[in-house]
Amino acid sequence: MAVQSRPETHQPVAGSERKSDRTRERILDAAAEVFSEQGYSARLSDIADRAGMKAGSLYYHFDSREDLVAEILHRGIQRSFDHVRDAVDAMPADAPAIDRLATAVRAHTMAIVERSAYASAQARIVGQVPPAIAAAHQRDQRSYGEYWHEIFTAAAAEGDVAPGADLFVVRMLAFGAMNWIAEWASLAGKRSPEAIADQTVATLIDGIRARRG
Amino acid sequence: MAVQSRPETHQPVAGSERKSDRTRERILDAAAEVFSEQGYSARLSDIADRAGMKAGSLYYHFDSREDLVAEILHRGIQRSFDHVRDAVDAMPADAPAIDRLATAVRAHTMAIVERSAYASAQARIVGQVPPAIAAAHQRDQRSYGEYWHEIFTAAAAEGDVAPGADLFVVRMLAFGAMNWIAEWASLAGKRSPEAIADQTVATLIDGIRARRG
DNA sequence: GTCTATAGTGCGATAGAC
DNA sequence: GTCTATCGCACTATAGAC
Repeated sequence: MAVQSRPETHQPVAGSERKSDRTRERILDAAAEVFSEQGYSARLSDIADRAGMKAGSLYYHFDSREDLVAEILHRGIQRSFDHVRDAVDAMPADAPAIDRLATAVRAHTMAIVERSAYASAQARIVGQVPPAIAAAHQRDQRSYGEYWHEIFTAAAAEGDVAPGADLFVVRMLAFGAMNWIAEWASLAGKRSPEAIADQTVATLIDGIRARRG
Repeated sequence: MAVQSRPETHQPVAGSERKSDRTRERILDAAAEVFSEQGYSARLSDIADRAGMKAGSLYYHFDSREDLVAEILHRGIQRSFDHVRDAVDAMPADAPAIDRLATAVRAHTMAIVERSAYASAQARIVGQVPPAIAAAHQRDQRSYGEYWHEIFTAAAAEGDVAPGADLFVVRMLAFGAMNWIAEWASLAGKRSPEAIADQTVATLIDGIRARRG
């Protein structure tokens, strides 16, 4: 489970981390919140405010705004990945792949809507970052995409995916539907995260049309 | 059919438009292309280049970058609206609402993928514009959203929507899936616009899961 | 390690010649 | 109507005091 990611930790060193790095964590947490609320155009001064410091002080902990953004993206996809993988791994080993897919959709949606400001921020700004940052983020996106692709192909092999489906396009449609939630979730009124996740699973897996028989 | 929008025309005056406004149209066309390719962060100099002029010259035709963006958003949603409404209106009057919905999904997707740089630009940047522009865009979004909402409620009333569905959430999921295509369509390889639209209709209306019986 | 102050920069916007 | 030239601003990034 999630061997390549250790939430909140950069150093693979076990045990107590440096106290000076606590501040770095505080900044990252603040940045994740601000980016998830304001999108990529958020200013460093907004992030510094949220972290309880001045904008110039951020540069003791990060070399540039781009480095900070890159780390947010990395953590965001890792949070989603970890949450999805944990949920899928908790299923019975012989669960049908289409059920694993439904679980993955629910977990990814929950990560965005409720669990993680990093996941929400990643979903919201991944389409807005400049090419250099996007290129550096491709490794993470590819490994996460491959994880999803394997579930899709397994479900198709088990005969549970609509025949003739273009699995790449379907996956992109699903990510679009889920990631866009980061844009409108704040104005979804009284709807609970669970209700949104339930509806997302129902719509993507079984479609808008009523199933009969 | 599309009474409130006259593509390419601002003045409701009939007949020949001023020659001086041709340039304004050229700038808008250029801006739609540039925004659809680069997102909201595109520079005015990029737009001016595409239109064959210098950045400063744009200000003879527009008061500000925000005004230009607002017009792109307005035209983008109108192009989608017109295209969707024309396609739906071309159906038999007694067509089931769920079929009208499928037609609307196909038309909106085609507008983004192939028909209109304005529609593509609107889909791509609508989530990135600053609050002031977003607020001005809400009228357009609301009327387009209401059009869709009516189709959804009609389909539900006819018993063709999955029971218990939250139609607002479903609509937002559909828009997320469709609008996100503007981000990845350029790297979809050899897939035709029609193939992408077909898959979008199939996935949203009937879901990822194979239908049996 | 955080502050204040400021340098550097890129871009939107304006002025005036042509 | 479009150009060149430049202003002004906002924000990133740096320097040095504390």
